[in-house]
Amino acid sequence: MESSSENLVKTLLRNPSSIKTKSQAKQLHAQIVKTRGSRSVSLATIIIGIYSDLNLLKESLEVFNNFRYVPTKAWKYVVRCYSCNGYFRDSLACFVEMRGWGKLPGSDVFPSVVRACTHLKELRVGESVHGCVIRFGMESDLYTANALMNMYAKLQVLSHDYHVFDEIPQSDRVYSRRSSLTQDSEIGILRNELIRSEKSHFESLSGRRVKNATGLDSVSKIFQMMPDKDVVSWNTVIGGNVQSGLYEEALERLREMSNAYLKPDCFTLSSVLPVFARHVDVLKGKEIHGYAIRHGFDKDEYIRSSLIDMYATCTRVEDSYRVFNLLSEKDDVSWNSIIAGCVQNGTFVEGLGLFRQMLAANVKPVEVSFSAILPACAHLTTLQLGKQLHAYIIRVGFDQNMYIASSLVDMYAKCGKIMTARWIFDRMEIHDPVSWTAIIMGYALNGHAREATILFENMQHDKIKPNAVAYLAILTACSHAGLVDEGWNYFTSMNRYGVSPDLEHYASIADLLGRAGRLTEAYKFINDMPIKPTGSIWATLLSACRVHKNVELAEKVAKEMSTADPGNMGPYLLLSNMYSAAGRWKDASKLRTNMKKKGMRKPPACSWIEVRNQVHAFVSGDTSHPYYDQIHVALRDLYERLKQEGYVPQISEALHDVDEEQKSDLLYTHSERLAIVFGIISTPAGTTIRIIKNLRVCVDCHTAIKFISKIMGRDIIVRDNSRPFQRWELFMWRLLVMVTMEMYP
DNA sequence: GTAGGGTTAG
Repeated sequence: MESSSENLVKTLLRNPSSIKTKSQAKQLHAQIVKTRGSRSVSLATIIIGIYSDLNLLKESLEVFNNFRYVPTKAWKYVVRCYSCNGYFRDSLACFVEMRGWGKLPGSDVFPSVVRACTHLKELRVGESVHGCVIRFGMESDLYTANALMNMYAKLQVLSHDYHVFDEIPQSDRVYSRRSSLTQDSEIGILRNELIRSEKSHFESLSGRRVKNATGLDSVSKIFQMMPDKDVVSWNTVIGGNVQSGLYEEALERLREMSNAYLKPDCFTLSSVLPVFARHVDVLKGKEIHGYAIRHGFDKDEYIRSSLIDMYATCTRVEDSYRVFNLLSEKDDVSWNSIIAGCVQNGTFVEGLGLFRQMLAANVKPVEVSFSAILPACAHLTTLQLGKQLHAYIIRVGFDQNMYIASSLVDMYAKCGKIMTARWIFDRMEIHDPVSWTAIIMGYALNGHAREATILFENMQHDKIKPNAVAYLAILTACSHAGLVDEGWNYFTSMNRYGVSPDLEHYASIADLLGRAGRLTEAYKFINDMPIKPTGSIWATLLSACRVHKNVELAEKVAKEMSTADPGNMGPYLLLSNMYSAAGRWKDASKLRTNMKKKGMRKPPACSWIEVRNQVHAFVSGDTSHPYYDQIHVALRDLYERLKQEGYVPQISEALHDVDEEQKSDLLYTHSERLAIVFGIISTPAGTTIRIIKNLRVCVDCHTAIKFISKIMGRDIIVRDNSRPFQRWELFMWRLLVMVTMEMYP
């Protein structure tokens, strides 16, 4: 017995890789200690190698700590094991200590050390390690070079993105949010030690500091110098290009890769799929999908979520759904992909439904889930749901996430809660162009142009250059407040900042001039634009003509508009309204007959209201709502009280040439009134009523709502397609009340 | 040693 087990031990020691499990490793270790004691350095080194290969950190460290004099191999095993177990700081510390003992590192330890630097986002330490790699002639090692490319691809892109913090020392930058100060100073010491010992070698050997390189220079340089490249090398360089937005380069590398007779794998495909998504090239995307199916990669969860995203970005949400529904196991990423796909394509209610399904499926929402779903609350003005999400976000500590904070600012602003939006904005640690734009646009939409211009200036003091969207926000602010000169100045200053105005900026200026009643100027401006005017830009001017009752110009503009956009009946509707308002009934009816001949029909007016986490839709004259009878009774009562208060229906803008009685009947079946009355009868007294409507609120509804607000003592906010916010307000803004989230028990 | 999902756009 004794000798046979001794033989086995000998066999195993000659061939340590045959040990496959923890218990086998421990048995062997115990047998050796029993028969030969624990003195032998060479045996201990073999054992630590076995433990480290099995990723057993605790066991490796037990052996490691018993060495009086640690052999080089043992150092390497422990550095690697720390890194593999996610203890990146310890891995680096161990590496520094190993170097301090004069031990020579090799291709067996560099990949783990570089990986540690990548995870710790320590570019400068990584550069020093790179210096060390060059010093020991390891730069042509496949695994080491792959790891280095990965590090530069990830960290150099990062340091470009966050140029805002350039003055802040790097240690603060990387760790300020996540780690304690002690860890910072530890890594600082580590970094200094490494940099002191390796920097000069690195600089002299590589000829220049990699830090000064731009974009993917370092990655390409390493890639070109590699004597052997495998699929991972190609994937890393392709992925790096994609992440830096260099899509053409990524595709070129993909072609080169096939020329080198290397077949794309799961990693390659999920890296290049976003390229076709960004290019909105669904045909190429489908080719990749087909390739994935042929090679059996379509079972891969990374590929699937990339496919969901690709189809959604190409506005093919149905195809996203198809891929999503085929998933047997749906993880948070696939849920987030489909939710984001819906929201980005404007199907907000579906997005919310999927979000609820995700929770019901016990998939925990992560940061991305919230930044994906919050825009849906913003667009639907579902403030209650938005607040519940916000409460949850605060509870789990996601509130300092840039994406989430910006979406919250936008959501509160779109729900008319501009003070809350500001409160969140002011409490953000850092502001980026998006968060600035969200708050500026928030003030613009809520009609506070002055505050918007102040913030626009503050943004520039914060060294953030306004981009096209920021300009759109400030132009919107000016046009809503009638600040013609200011708006014009902002518009002309765009080129100074290297932002070339696009159609939306021109539209904003046309709107600005039109609202201010400078109609002829606006007409000339649109005609002189360097971009071909679209139907929608003419529509802006046309509605200005209506407001300023200029029928002659309106006729001209309507003509231009129907040439630019023949299918659109907007110009006909507006013009016919204007004829009616001017009492030119014949012209109005002629126009309407023309429309009918062309087969044009007005889209149904629709209003939405959120009550107890449910969105209720009302179509003009619609009787299908389950509470329609109650709504109708309440509407009649309300109508009586409105009349007592002095409300007189203003029917001059009504579309139909019918008698007065019929007109007022038509008017009080308008969808927004149905929604408002439903809101009144189904919410407690004093609750703010928030409505969204797909068409413009008519003048009579505007007046009626003012009366309703007064009689019922309610704030009423209506967002329609011409002015996002019109409010009939009785109370001051209330402070944000945190609502406990019903959906998260 | 490699890969997927997120914020602003009257």
